[in-house]
Amino acid sequence: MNQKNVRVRFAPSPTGPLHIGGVRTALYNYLFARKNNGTFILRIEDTDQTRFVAGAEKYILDAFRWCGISFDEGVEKGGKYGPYRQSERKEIYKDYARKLVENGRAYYAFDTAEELTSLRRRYEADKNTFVYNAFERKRLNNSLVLDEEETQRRLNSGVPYVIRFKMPEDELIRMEDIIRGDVVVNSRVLDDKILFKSDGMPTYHLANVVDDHLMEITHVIRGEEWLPSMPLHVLLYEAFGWKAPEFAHLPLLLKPDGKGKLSKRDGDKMGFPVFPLEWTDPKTGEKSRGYKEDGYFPEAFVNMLALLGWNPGDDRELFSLDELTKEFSLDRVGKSGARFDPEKAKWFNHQYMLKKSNHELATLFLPVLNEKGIMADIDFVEQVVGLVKDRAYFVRDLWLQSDFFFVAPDTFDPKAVKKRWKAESYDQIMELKELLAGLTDFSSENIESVVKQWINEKGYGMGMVMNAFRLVIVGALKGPHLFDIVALIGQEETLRRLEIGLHELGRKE
RNA sequence: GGUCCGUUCGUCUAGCCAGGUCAGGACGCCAGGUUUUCAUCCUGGUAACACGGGUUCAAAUCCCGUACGGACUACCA
Repeated sequence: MNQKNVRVRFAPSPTGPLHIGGVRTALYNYLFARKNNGTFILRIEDTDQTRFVAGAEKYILDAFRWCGISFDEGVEKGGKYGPYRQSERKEIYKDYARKLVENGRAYYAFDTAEELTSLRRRYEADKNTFVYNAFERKRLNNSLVLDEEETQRRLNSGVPYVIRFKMPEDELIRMEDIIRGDVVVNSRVLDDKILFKSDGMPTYHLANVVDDHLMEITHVIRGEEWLPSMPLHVLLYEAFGWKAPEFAHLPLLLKPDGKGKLSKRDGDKMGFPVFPLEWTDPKTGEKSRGYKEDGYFPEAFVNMLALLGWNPGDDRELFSLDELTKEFSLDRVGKSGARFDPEKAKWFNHQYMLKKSNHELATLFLPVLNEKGIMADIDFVEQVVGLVKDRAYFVRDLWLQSDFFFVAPDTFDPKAVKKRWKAESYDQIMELKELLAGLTDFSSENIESVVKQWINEKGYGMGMVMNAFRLVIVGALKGPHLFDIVALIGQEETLRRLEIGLHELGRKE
């Protein structure tokens, strides 16, 4: 069926940490590649030397490792289409840019950045916009107006120059986007984009087209912010005489307040992380939260992200990466931007919490306990986790739900005391203590039947006794099945807590 | 300003391409139930086709316009 081996790439710029929008783009590329038995490539687009940020590339690699997204080719991994870092492919681009000059589709321009800036300012003052296009280029400083000799002289003299694409004056560009369908733009409204910068580096436009062609990319799946560049890219393929890949422009991830696309700078101010991993800015030292550090499971993070813009067409919402791989299709990617809901993200994490085995959860919980100075046996922790995991959203919540398993309460919730420690409570708990002291079978089931029988025989109020009992054991009116708690902490500890409780709470008149 | 893209419950969305269902699900929220407590859980409820025209027996669905939102408009990606 597949005429050609699918090859897709994710091509981030190492200018800082990758935010969740970028992760989602990569995820969709990954899923598309896997679904079609294709190849997924990681290419680093570091053609802007001024924006290079130390550690960013490593961050990107680490983030994908955490997510479980793997590459077949690329930086770190290698492959026969390398190198995969554009700065290491520098030499390639100039020749291609020159080819376009030779075939008349591009030209040299000698205007300085300062000249252009002041030109723009002048236009702006007259409420106009300066555009370096077919109408303006005739009166600017480039090889289209200079004669060949002068152009050659300047080139040889070493003055800075750029290479610009010669945008057709008036041509209808018809394009097809997998997600959006037909898109038509007139070249008249486009400008002569710089392809090759005066610093010897290509711009994104040139580099991405050349590399996608050289790396035999079949599908370009990227964010919607690139949609306005699609005509230029399509024209570039045509100018080179190359077959263009198919394009799919993904809807944007929006800020939760509904204003604009999510950006790196939104940081923590929204109250949730925008990055997969924590990031410390190497210049300012400023820290940004990450999903990992906030306690999200990578499976939950990926699942949540996948559903932001894609859906399986039915009611299912929980998908492992493998399941997503089987189900994913670009046909089912929506067109409109998605704002994501931190509440739903929590819910996803809770779902994965429930799926985890007690052993796995206990292993994750143990370090949290150690931090609190608690050394507990893994078997014991597993049992505790089994009792409380359905009330937790994150591993760290486990502590709040289970602290009383590890340490006896040192205070008793005053509101609960007022409500549940009544005049008869002291004597009843005293009696209960004697009862429990006499038990040889301290299993949850046995304690429950013995205690309930005793309550019934004495004609005590079930709620009266049980709430007082819970108050003394837990310190508050919370927690799982009380008989499970006492069975787990054991007879000795239970009696000790009853003793302490009686002493602390005393007889109420 | 210009170009392009978009618009179904508060949020994520199904339904649209191949017009005909009380417009479905999930999160949240509210209520009830289960429970000795809290939470979970279960049941129920709340709530949407941006607006205006047109085509048609029939429009969320097709067409046009308007409004609103967004992206882009660098020798950044």
